[in-house]
Amino acid sequence: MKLSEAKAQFISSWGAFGTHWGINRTMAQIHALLLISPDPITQDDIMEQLNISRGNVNMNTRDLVDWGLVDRVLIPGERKEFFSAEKDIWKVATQIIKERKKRELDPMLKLLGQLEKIEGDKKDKNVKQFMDTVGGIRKFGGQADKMLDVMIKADENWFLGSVLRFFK
Amino acid sequence: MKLSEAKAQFISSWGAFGTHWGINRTMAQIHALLLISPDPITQDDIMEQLNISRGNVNMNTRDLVDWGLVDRVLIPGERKEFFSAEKDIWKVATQIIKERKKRELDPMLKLLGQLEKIEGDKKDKNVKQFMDTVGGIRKFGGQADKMLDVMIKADENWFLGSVLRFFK
DNA sequence: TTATTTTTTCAATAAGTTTTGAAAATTCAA
DNA sequence: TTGAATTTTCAAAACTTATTGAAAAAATAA
Repeated sequence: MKLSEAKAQFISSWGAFGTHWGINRTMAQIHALLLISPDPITQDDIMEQLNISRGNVNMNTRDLVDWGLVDRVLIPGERKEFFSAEKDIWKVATQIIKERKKRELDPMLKLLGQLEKIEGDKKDKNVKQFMDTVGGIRKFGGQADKMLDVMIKADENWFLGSVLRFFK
Repeated sequence: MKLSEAKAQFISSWGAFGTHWGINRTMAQIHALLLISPDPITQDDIMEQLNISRGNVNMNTRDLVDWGLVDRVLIPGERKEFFSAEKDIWKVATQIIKERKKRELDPMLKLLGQLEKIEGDKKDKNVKQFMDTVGGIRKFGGQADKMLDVMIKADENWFLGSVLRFFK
């Protein structure tokens, strides 16, 4: 397989993969392109390589920067702005976990805490099931939350060394 | 807060939450409704409580059954089919992990393995960056894959006891 | 069997999301 | 300053996905 073919496949699959993870196809494709680009590239490079409009590139690179996955890079003597992705996949993963935890898990846990404060007869099986379900999810979510916090703070070697070895 | 209000909030939030996890809103809402229903309920119950069409309920309950999150239950003397959700949140989580691993992670790892077999000069920085990126993702994905396998096989007490304690 | 209830399917439509492209805003060299 | 290069914005259009509802199929009782 040639590099050009492999590149195209990687970009396309990473895009499809992204859609399962709450990231839109184009954003994931731009991310993929940046991950395999040895040097920073411009909006025009991205437009050309992925055949997408300027507006689209602009919006999605902005989102990638917001997610902390991509940096704007200034190259001395160049008028245009360049973009470059974090290449260390461990850092990419922890950054995604951090953002999703903040955007999704934390608000959900907060809501569940409120929902547990319902008034009602605990002998009513509807009330009981509701409280058991919400309580169970909150407890589980709380554990996951703690685990992710430690993971985010950990560095790759410590994590892979100590924890993954635990999983044989 | 009254039960009816809390129920409505729970269903609506679980639906919104689901959309971030590759599950469509309605499917997640039906799942939420089943999670808080102490007894099995019918298609008509779901239609009425969520205000959605029969076809929609039918398709989404089928998907929930395919995901292994919901069971069809036959109640003696009843003509209609009833549905009931697995209530143990640990089982729900491992079931989702299992399915998503099968549907997403495994095919991705397979593809990455193929992409590493590209022909080309490793001194070319484009080739080098491509191989480093793909190799790095594959290695990381492989570790995650192993970890998830162990988690799927583990039972809750073992997992929470041994692993989460590790995370202080 | 036939009639009735229940479930499933799927084409049409609605709703939601992404993309475009041109205009406006910004940046920067001269 | 001015004007060319570059980036940003956003309404309209294109595309994608979800939902409806009525007809067909399947299941069951009589």
